[in-house]
Amino acid sequence: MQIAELEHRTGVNRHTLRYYEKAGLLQEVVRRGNNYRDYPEKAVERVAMVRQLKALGFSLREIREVLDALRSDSIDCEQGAALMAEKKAAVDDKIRELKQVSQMLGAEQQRLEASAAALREAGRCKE
Amino acid sequence: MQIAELEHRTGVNRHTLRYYEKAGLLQEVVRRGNNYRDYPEKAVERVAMVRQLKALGFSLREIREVLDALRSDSIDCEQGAALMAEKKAAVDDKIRELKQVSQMLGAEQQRLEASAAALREAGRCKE
DNA sequence: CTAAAGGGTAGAGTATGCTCTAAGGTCAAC
DNA sequence: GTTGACCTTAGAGCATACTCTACCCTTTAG
Repeated sequence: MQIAELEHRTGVNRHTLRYYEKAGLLQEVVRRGNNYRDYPEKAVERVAMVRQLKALGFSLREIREVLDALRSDSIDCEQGAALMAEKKAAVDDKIRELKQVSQMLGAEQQRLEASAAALREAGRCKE
Repeated sequence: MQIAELEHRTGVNRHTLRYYEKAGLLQEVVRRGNNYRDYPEKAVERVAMVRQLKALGFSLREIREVLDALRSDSIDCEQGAALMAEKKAAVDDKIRELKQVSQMLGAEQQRLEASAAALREAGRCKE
């Protein structure tokens, strides 16, 4: 497919798609005779994955490392497995920390709700 | 305490500390007669929190919103509670997505480990 | 054949979040 | 009173990740 279709199907700006390609995130792009890019179906999924990982706080560099290992045709298996383990550990750490933040936010929410209820007729917050 | 001590105790560059203050992340800083900043003990904890949230993928803008609500002396209680609920929901979404990523990485790790084991004497990966 | 739509590259511009430099004021010790 | 270690501000510089502009080529429809 051409870049306009990939842009439309992923919602990602064509300039950004070319930028991702330069950054090594989309390696399966071929050129046709007219020098136009020709993306395979898989590219839609791959771009979606890049965007998801990005939203979760990974840098493009980290995303490329993971994608490279997932392709796993140039890298050594044990090395790839180790990288996956390392990235998984980082993700699991992040999950643990986020759970703490979630708990903290929940507690704060309840505190504020209690204050709000207690002051429902008194007026403003600030006990 | 002076900026050097806060810098030392948090490990955060003094330029960054001043940058955070300008960005509204440290509002409890007072000035002494000589115009030097005077940070309260609490600042150490607050800076740590900023760094933690940052590492988890929050922008400084988002962090400020949460910290502002936590201070909760200018904001309405119900409004604050709603903001907390909203941020908590976002964090919980992030946790769910990260769990999926963790699972995916774990599966890939196992696949690569299996390949590595199968080929322990055959030589390189790439079945 | 030509106009419009789509593609290509190079490179400039923007936002965020630092990080550092320059120029200068303050303070404690000698 | 001067040295050196501290502090101040303003603003430059840098990395990342886009986002857009300028300019030119290709394809398709009339």
